[in-house]
Amino acid sequence: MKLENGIDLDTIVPENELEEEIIADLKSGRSKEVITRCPPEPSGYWYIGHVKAWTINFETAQKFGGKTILRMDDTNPTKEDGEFADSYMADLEWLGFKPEKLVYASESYFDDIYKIAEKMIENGDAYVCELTAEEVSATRGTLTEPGKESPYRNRTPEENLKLFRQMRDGKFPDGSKTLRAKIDMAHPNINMRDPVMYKISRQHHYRVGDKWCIWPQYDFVHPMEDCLEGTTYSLCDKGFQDHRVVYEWFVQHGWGKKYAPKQREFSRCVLENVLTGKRWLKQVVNSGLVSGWDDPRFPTLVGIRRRGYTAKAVKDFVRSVGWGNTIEVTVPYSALEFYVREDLNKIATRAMVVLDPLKVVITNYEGSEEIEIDNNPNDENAGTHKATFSNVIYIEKEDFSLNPPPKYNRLVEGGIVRLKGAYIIKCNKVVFADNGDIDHLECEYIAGTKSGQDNSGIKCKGTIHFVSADNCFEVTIRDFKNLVKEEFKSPAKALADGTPIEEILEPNSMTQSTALAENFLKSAKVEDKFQFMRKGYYCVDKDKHDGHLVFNKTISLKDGFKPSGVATKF
RNA sequence: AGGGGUGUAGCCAAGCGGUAAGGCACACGACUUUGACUCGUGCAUGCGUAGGUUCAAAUCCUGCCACCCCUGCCA
Repeated sequence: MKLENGIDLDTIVPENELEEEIIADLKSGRSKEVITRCPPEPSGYWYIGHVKAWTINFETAQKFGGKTILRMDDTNPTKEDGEFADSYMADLEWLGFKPEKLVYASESYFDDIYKIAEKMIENGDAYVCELTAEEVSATRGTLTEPGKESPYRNRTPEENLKLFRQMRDGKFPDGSKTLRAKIDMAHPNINMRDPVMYKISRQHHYRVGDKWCIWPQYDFVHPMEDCLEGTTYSLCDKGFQDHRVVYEWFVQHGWGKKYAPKQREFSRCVLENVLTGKRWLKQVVNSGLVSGWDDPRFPTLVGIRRRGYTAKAVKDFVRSVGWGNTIEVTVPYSALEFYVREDLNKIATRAMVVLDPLKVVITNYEGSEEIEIDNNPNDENAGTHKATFSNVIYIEKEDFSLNPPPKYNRLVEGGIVRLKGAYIIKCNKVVFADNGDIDHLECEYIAGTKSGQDNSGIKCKGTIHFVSADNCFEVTIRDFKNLVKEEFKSPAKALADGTPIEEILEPNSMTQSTALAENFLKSAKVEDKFQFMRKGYYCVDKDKHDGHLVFNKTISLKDGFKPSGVATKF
């Protein structure tokens, strides 16, 4: 069966129950198309967790040739402000999602929603209640006992309408009255016990200013927004499962048309060892422990982006987690890291950078020569770049050992090692400084072993990276540890149990050092991603440090080196 | 008898009456001019539990158990 937009339904393979339901709805004619919405409340930055919601909403629509509307759910003037809308647009663009349009609920829907409320009053579905917040709470009942009906519940529609209009016109003080839905105070689902539809609150709103002193509440406003903009599937997390009946009640009583959106819920995705919650993150920002909301250690989208994570990696990750059956799913951080490495391996340009240099003098070589390095050995189209080999080079301190552990196949005294892209060298002498540290190594290169033209037949088990003294420059490296200590798998729970936040956070989660990078990296731009061979993935930060380029360590390479036996100090 | 939801490996997760997919993690191997990548192998006689129906049950039925969410004029 073909849809009007050209999508052939019979070729679509459903990946979860929702998609099966959508296909059935489309086939039966209940829905003509798929319209979803992305409804952030503009009150904070987005986290990795949001990506799941947006991916599901955008990609479900995409799959059926439908569209997704970005809707600022700005119905609460006390929490919201304008600074976030721009950041959401940037995040969405980074993620590669294109909303059909951007709407502000406050501007686009409040008038219509007000009219719906009046209509509901006329129909006897809503009433003005004069109970205080405390009284509403006290009469709501408990989990096991029914609530009590409000004494104002049975006013006539005429009275209610008059009062409601007076509420709107600012005739009553804040909190003195509410508009409530007339549902069922004895309903076993507490959300159905006459939920508040409008409250009175004289707050300046960042977009609609002082136009309103009454504000619609979530249970009422959300389904109405969905109806007004034609959403067919309102996909939210399982935290709203208990609100589905309320949603459906309002769709029926407030909207009442046969074209009705459906609310469906997926599970929230939580990562181990990741701190979320605006309140806590804000505290961390204010404490100066991190540089801001876009600190590379932060789980905000702006943070992980600065860290060097890719949108593809994050989306692949949330897709791998799936729709979910439980209210919340907790996934080890390594599950995300897998997708980060997977993507970076494909796209990151290889380069040689020595993080902790040890000087090596090639005693039987003079001058310098060009060598060629693959930009990405796994991608034939990635090309190559030039580096040099010369008589003075630097290797990693850890790539030389006076006292090697078993299976150590890097450089040792009297041993050989291949320099990536260049020659095999042999270590003849270790030169010590006065303090007993190694000052430098004296090595000889073995002629005829140059990369790509080696016919020496020499077998060399190790290959190490290096930079040549005449082809390197200093850069700053920032290395990060997880903000949260390893033992706190669920920082949210620890915090809830009263653990002080200082105890949860890693004290020195960022270290900064200087490294020697091959000159090729001089032209690197902010957000460019590299693999520093044998070390890890790094990306260029927006900061400069002492005039140096700054590289953030995104993630290390996997390290399969496991020396058997006990490794002594090396 | 408040209501709602969920139990499949260390973590996600498919499965919808025909004999337990897949991914992460882990462990070994192979390959390797990145100890990366890639490739191979292993990893639940078992699906919360006890019964029942059936030739056949993770799937159907009954009872029990465990865990999560819900008492904002937040979203």
